[in-house]
Amino acid sequence: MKIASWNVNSLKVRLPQLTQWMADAQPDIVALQETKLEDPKFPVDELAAAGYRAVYSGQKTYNGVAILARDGAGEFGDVVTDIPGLDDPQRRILAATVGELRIVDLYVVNGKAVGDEKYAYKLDWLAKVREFLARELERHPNLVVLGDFNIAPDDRDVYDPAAWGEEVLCSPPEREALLAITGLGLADSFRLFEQGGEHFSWWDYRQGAFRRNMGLRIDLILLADALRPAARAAAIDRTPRKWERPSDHTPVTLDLDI
DNA sequence: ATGGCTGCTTTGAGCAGA
Repeated sequence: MKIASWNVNSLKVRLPQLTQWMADAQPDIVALQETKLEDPKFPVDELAAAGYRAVYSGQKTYNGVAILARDGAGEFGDVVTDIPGLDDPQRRILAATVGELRIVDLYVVNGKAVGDEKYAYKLDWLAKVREFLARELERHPNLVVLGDFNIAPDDRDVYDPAAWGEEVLCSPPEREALLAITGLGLADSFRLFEQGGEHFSWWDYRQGAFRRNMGLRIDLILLADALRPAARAAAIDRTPRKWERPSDHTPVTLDLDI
């Protein structure tokens, strides 16, 4: 079973790249972020033609999340788009059961800058999500939490830690909020396999950042303790970032022996 | 310090992203 997460930065623009990548990489489950599509405009038919079913929670212009499951990966169940204590019009959360797995897709708030009101919203959002995930884990031990976390877990995940310092995406309160989530028993699966730096999932569109590998690792797949023995490989697939008109993020994947 | 790309928007210059 191969699980993937990709911030596509507009599914309307990136649909051909998504279907191409799925044909090449053959993932069983794909979590998408920044679809930027209202639900009636979600490309259900095109994805069905590619062999995937979908659940989605979108809005116009901003945000938007979706979970795709290959035909045969299991039925969708218990879909959640809103969590207790978070009355939020922004479509950033989508949870669904797929076969034996519980999947939670997150598009974490960017936060703009430390001290900005959006930064306060980010920290509050993360605290509410942590409470939600704690309850999810009680009911669903086979939990996978994945998405665009908009937090670089530590300095290995930053191309120039000195330059980034304690700016947004790297600030101690954000990293502590992420640790509070992983501390529930949700491992950053990439680090089960790779300890080094220079592995990034996002690169700025400007200044040739991708070519120079000036990026951040902010797209994560967190794996519950119960699934850890099944983890076989984690990877960041840089191929789509090399294509014409790419998303600024590239897909991250996890192979599970289930 | 600024803007640098890209996608989006009651089509346009401005916002948001990270």
